[in-house]
Amino acid sequence: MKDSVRVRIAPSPTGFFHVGSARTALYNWLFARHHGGRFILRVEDTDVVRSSTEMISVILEGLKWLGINWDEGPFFQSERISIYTKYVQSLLDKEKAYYCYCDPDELEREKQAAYKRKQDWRYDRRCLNLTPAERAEKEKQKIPRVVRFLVPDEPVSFFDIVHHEIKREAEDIEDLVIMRSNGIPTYNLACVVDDYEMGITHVIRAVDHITNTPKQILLYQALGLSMPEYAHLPLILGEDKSKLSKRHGAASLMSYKEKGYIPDAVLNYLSLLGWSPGDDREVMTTQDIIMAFELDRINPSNAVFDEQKLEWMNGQYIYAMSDGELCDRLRPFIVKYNLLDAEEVESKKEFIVKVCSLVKLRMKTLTDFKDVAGYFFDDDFEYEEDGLKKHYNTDTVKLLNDFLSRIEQVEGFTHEAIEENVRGFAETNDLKARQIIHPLRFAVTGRQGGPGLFETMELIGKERCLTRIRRFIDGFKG
RNA sequence: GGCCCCAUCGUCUAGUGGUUAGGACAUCACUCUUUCAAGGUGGAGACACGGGUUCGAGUCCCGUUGGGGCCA
Repeated sequence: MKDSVRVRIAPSPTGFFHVGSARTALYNWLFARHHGGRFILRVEDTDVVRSSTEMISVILEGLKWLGINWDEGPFFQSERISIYTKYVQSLLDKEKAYYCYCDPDELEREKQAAYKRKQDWRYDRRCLNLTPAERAEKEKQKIPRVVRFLVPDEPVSFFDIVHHEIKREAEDIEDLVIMRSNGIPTYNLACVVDDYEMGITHVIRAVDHITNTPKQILLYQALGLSMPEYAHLPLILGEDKSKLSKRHGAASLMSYKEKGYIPDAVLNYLSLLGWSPGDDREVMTTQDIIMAFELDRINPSNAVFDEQKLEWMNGQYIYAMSDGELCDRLRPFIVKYNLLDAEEVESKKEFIVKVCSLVKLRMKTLTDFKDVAGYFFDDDFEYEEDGLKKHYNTDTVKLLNDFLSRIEQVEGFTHEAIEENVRGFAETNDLKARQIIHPLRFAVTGRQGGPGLFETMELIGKERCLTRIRRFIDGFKG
């Protein structure tokens, strides 16, 4: 079995790629890669109104960003309608399905009315028991008809790898529509046919589909097809513990790309949402995750998406990255924030790499770069409010003015030389080093915190540092 | 309304009948440092409740409560 694993994801194009879908894709992919199997991509686009090539490309883009590659597909359900029709016909032929002429709007009204009265509602098979004459009349009137599956009168049970034994009584399953009046199959039918035809061995999907599974199993049986194994994944929840959705604002995978997350970190975090390797490892390479991944280690309970932890993990990835790689990943953000234009990003690469080495430890996301390193690029930075209160006074300005004449003389503006001068200045003026360091940092960067001051000044360069100190002093006079 | 799923620190989780209930994020304190951050050390923090089964239950069973999901 091991080398013949075939799994799939079957997203429906909704205009964005949900992190829940991404997690489902990831688990399928991890399972396939762990077992050396095949991972198949199938697009459930039969709901034609909503689909567009653009929406589909969003999915492909999301998978590619995470580094989840697929072995087969994408296949499109919309191109396979004739296949489904064939299966539906075979059910009709075997009298395991029947035409239903009921008005869907009317049925919907009945159902809503029942729910309002706090009653259950299920289709009552009124069209199953139509006399031939009644049927002929409906046909003659060309009333739209759907095909309903005739649910057998026996309980269904199956084994779920995550949830174990699951049972459902026949009376709790209504005769589901398997083909709409427009000839488009419904989800359950298309899913069964595709999974069978594509040789899917394991259906790994979110638990909100678990109620569909008994229906699908009945379809497999009626069609006489072999069944896959099932594993239903817990849901990803928002802060409020309801299923993560658009209104949570953080449900789109690609929003994390925009927010400066590293795909490997997101993959790592997502892999841990509902699964764990069984030991204390958390920051893991994708390769390690693949090796450790097992379906029976999936936790059945739903998980709240914790962006703080994701942020922490992303910081770990950024810190572990080489300065050069970080610089490469930062490129679009540097341009976006107008720190440099696209050409300068290339010509000043060496400089950026050095900045990276200084600020890397202070970044959780790539977007933090603007905040944490902006002053290396922008001479016209704003001063921090609190720092201004602390340092913008006669004493400090005088101190900096005194220091200015000393630092102007420095030959070879290296961090060693700067440090020597700063400390020497402090000593001759009977000051603690920090009494000059803090104001100096503030004048040069506008910040109260940051990387080592001497390295920072060296990188900014003598002329720019002097200009900044003068600007600070002159601003006070003016 | 019916059916289904779930239940260990605030959050993610380990635990598979005998543990001082472990780790991570977040949080607090201390430490390191020119500062911020990172790091280090330490603290606080959980088995929803009630019944069984058992010598013994976070772990097995039942119920309650709570949360979640599905119903072309």
